[in-house]
Amino acid sequence: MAPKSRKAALEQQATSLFRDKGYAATSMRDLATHFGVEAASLYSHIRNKEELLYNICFPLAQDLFSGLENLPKDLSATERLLQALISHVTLITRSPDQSIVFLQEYRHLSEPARTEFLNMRKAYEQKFKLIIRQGIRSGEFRKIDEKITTLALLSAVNSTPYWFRKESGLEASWVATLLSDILIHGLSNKTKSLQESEGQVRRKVALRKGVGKVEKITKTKTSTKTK
Amino acid sequence: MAPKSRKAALEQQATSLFRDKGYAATSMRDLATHFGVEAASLYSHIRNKEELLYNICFPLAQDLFSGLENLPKDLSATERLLQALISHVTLITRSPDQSIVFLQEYRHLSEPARTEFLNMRKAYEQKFKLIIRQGIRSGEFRKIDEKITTLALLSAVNSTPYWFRKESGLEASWVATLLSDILIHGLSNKTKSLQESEGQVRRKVALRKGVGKVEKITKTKTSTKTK
DNA sequence: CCTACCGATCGGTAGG
DNA sequence: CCTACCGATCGGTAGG
Repeated sequence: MAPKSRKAALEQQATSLFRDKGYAATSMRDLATHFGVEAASLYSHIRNKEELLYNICFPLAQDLFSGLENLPKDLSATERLLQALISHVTLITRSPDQSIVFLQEYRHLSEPARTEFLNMRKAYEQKFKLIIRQGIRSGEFRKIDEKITTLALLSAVNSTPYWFRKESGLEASWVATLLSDILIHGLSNKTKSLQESEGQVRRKVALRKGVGKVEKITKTKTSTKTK
Repeated sequence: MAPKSRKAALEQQATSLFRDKGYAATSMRDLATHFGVEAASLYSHIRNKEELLYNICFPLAQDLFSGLENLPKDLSATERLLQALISHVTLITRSPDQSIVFLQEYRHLSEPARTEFLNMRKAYEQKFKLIIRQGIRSGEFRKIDEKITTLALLSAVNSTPYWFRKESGLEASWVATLLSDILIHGLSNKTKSLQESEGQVRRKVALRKGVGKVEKITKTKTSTKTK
């Protein structure tokens, strides 16, 4: 809503249609009709159809990448993973439709954009993999398969745009924290030993508070945590 | 390989193309060329393009559904979840391309097939959600959000067709067990209390066996922990 | 942003 | 399984 420019409004409309019907099945006439102009008029704002897809995929890719680069350097793997996931989930839930197009339609980019995109994704996954590795080396994480774990983990958090709605009152950071908690501690209710690892006791208590059903979050929430 | 009928071979070729280019971006002429005939000849095997998509999506949907219905009835939630995930991962890794089309292209089905498909998926997710709920009630699982957990969990396992290759020597049941282990026990290396919950000790030992890196499985692994 | 229009390609049919 | 062909629609351009 409240798009800055006409072009931004057009990209927003394209995002919505690409999300619903897919890039290939969305025609410029579809788009024009929803935008309220004739098909030929679209080309006063854009050069071609693919430019729309490009402008949906790459800014988000860039934002996600930057999000990881801006993480504090002196964290434990557990904390790094949490922060990385919060960054990721915050960004993709901020624009769910854009994220879904980003996740599903990038392959319709022509070369060399497509390869460039895949390289960014690979590098991004690599950063997560390194956090996992760091956690295994430090003894924070068990000796799980790094690659499989990384992909399963990213896949799990990438499901958020499909069900996350801002109107539900959920906060992205809360969702990220909840997912991190599941991924790090598992579903199991086994009693953990009293010896909690370094300095994560406060974090953990806070995590537990945010774990219940949706309706309860406005009460205590996770904000009680850091202070 | 070794397709029973010409029609089956055509569906296999269609699966491969739909997987690589998407349903909408794959033309009947593409398909015909790869299949080695003229476009018009395809219609002696099929009624229309959508029939191909239908025959890719629905049999797999049916198989997945049956997989859950055939689970033994007297299991703990932890065991049920493991069995359900093994069934799921085994089926989708058996035909990775078909699974990817199933996951990504079903939306191009026309009505009423599309709605029928979505209803099956909903019911399928519901069955997983019930296992989670059962686990929470029995105290096996922590009080996590059922819906979010279910979707994140299915999303995590649905990433397998994207990287799983039979030639890698991995076994589907091993992958399923590994993913279950991550989801149930988490990444964390926190020492668990000695009081393991009812009768799962043997299973757990078995799980741990499948946890290390691929090459190292037979050596020591995480099993050093519990004792 | 419009009218008018382009060559290419789409899914599919007729008839053998 | 082929040749021949269909009406519809595609992304995009010319020219105003």
